[in-house]
Amino acid sequence: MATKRKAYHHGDLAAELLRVGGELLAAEGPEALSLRELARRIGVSHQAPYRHFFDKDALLASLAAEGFMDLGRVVAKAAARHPNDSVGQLVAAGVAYVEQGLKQPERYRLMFGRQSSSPTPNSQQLEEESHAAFGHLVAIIERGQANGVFKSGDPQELAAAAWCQVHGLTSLLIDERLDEVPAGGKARRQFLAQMCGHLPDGLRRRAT
Amino acid sequence: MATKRKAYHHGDLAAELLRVGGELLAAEGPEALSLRELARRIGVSHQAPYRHFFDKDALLASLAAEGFMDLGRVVAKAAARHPNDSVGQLVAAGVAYVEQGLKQPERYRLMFGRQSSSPTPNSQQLEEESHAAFGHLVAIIERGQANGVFKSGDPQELAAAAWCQVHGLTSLLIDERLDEVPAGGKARRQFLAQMCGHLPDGLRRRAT
DNA sequence: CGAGCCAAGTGGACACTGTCAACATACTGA
DNA sequence: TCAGTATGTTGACAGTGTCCACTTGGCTCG
Repeated sequence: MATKRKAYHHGDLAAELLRVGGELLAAEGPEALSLRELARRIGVSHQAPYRHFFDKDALLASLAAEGFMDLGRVVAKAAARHPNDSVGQLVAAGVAYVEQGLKQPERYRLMFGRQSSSPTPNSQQLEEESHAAFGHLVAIIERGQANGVFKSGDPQELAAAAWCQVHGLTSLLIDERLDEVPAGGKARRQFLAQMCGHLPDGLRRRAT
Repeated sequence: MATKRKAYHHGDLAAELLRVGGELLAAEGPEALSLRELARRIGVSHQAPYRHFFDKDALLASLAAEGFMDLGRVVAKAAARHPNDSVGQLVAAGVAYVEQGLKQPERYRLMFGRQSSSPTPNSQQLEEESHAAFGHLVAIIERGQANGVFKSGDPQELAAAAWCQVHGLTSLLIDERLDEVPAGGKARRQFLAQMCGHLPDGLRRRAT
């Protein structure tokens, strides 16, 4: 996708760079990912990647865009499992979001790390994927407002608030900033559901 | 603080490193901050910093710890302006948190970036400052629970939920991931208050 | 079918980085 | 006064991203 045609000398190096780059990213983190090491692993010269990506930043932007695609897919699928239940959709989407982030922590870090200053085609692709993923969230809010479940207001802003909640949770969990988090699969999911539920439920005590 | 005594050759290089390091951090970001450039600006050799910090990571950890100190101070001061109003405290603390983060975006990025793998005295100091800042938040929640304003539950967990909200908001604003954010001082503060209010107010429509 | 063009890949160089090692200096306390 | 030690310096090394000139190979078109 990053470039065109089929296969010349190597056979779609661009795809290979993204594949092995993803592995290296997961293993070492964005900071430690080196273009030369990447080229070495694939078995090409240290300059070959520059035929397919303008920059190191451009490659990283493409890897980040992949992450946003996955994130959007996972969130949409989770929300689809709760038809006619806007709160359930929002919580399920939140839990799925966090779990996806925790499944690929280094990629998530990359996705929300520094943006490359000069815009390349790859960074533009990143922006598009990011906005698309956010769109799923807005859609959930809008449906909930139409059903009278969520309070009125700019759906973009309410969606932004929800995003802040799950993004904050994801980042803090990845950076191990939150103590006393259950490790196991089921207990953790319950914990995540509770954390994601605080926003729609409200922190304030309601009149009983 | 990082080392001891008064002044030898240079005159408290450790403090100077943190000072100029802070400037360089604000100007260039954590990734671009280079030890050699730092030493060059101060006018010492490229090895001098190693007499005061074990590592580059150790210096960065100290800079991050400073950030957590500032953050804790600002949050506590903001909360103190709203006695006998737990919701007001929480919102004010949140707004102050975000504004402080936006005032020093690069430092905030550093504070929540990758942790250095091997623990140094400086990274331990970072952890302590971070926990202290979080403590202010827990205290607000606990007072609110005692007053019957907040629902019952583990105050640590409720505080964590609030932290997720404001941390997510801060990160997304710093990375310019949220559109349509008012720029001006007063309008922005109002926007922040609204965003920070969604958690205590709840997203769900209440029975009127 | 063959010539030529251009995408794809190579190897060398440069400036820069963090850090190790050996050395020089200046302050301190006995 | 003098040794010890905290502080600072110089040189080196491996590693990085990227510029540059070069080669290679497959496709296109006359």
